[in-house]
Amino acid sequence: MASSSNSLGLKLSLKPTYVPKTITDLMKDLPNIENETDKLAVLSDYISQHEEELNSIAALRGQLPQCMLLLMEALGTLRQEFLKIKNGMVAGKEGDIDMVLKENSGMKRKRCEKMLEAEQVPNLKCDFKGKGVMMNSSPPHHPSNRKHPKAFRDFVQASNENPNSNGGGGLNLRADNRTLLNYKHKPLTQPIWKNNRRSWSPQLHARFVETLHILGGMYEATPKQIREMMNVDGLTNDQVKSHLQKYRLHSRKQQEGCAQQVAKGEDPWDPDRDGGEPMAPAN
DNA sequence: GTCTCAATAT
DNA sequence: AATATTGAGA
Repeated sequence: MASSSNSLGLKLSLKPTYVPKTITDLMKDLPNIENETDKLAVLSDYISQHEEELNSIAALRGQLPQCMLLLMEALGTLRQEFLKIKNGMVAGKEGDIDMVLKENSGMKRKRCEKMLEAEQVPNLKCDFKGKGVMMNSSPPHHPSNRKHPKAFRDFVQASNENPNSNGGGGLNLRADNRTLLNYKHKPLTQPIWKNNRRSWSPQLHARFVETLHILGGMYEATPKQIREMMNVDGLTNDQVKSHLQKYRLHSRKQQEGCAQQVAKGEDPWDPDRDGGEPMAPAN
């Protein structure tokens, strides 16, 4: 993972454990990602990053024509790959692409709808309807209401500690300003806890999945390791644990479903559709 | 009424 | 750390 792009000092390399790969590296690694949906998630993440960069240097296109060109080329490649995978899935089984899209648009698509009027995540819109926008919004964690006093305390604490930290945690740096600007602030019509509930945006999930793979798969990686490696601001062990639990659960369900009809990866969560590391900790 | 999600309890 | 339970929302 010692990526050469890291030495370029790109601002993309925000976290030591989430080093941007070169396109070549990414393409090489892609097959190692266990299911199509996760591939799409990772790809879309990269696409977003490149779009942001492209946007950033757009002002300098006079001075950096080659940069622009390279970026655009990279974007083209990424998008092509994205479409290829996506279409493959559609071909595989039509009904499921919807799930995929839903998944990647953040499961709470409805919740985003208001924001989506202003949705700017540019070319991905056609693919991931609601992606990206939410990342910058939700503060760290959701105090469940079960224990009101604690919930309240947590909320206050969270507010104090992370006034502007985000649900997408750390990833916010990746969100482009346009998105931020156009993001029509969350109407505070929602219950307060909801605003503080960790939302696993597609990007965050992609990062989670990547980290998972780096750590040897979902049965190898521990929540703590994952959390540390993800290095997302405000992300807690419990949140990772919960997400990991869901991830495993979904995978299992998927596997059982698939065991009968040996079909292709259909579940957005399915982590072991193609030879990744199945249930057994192959390592 | 059922399902999913994320938090929390065990 | 793994699993079960809870409570909210769709």
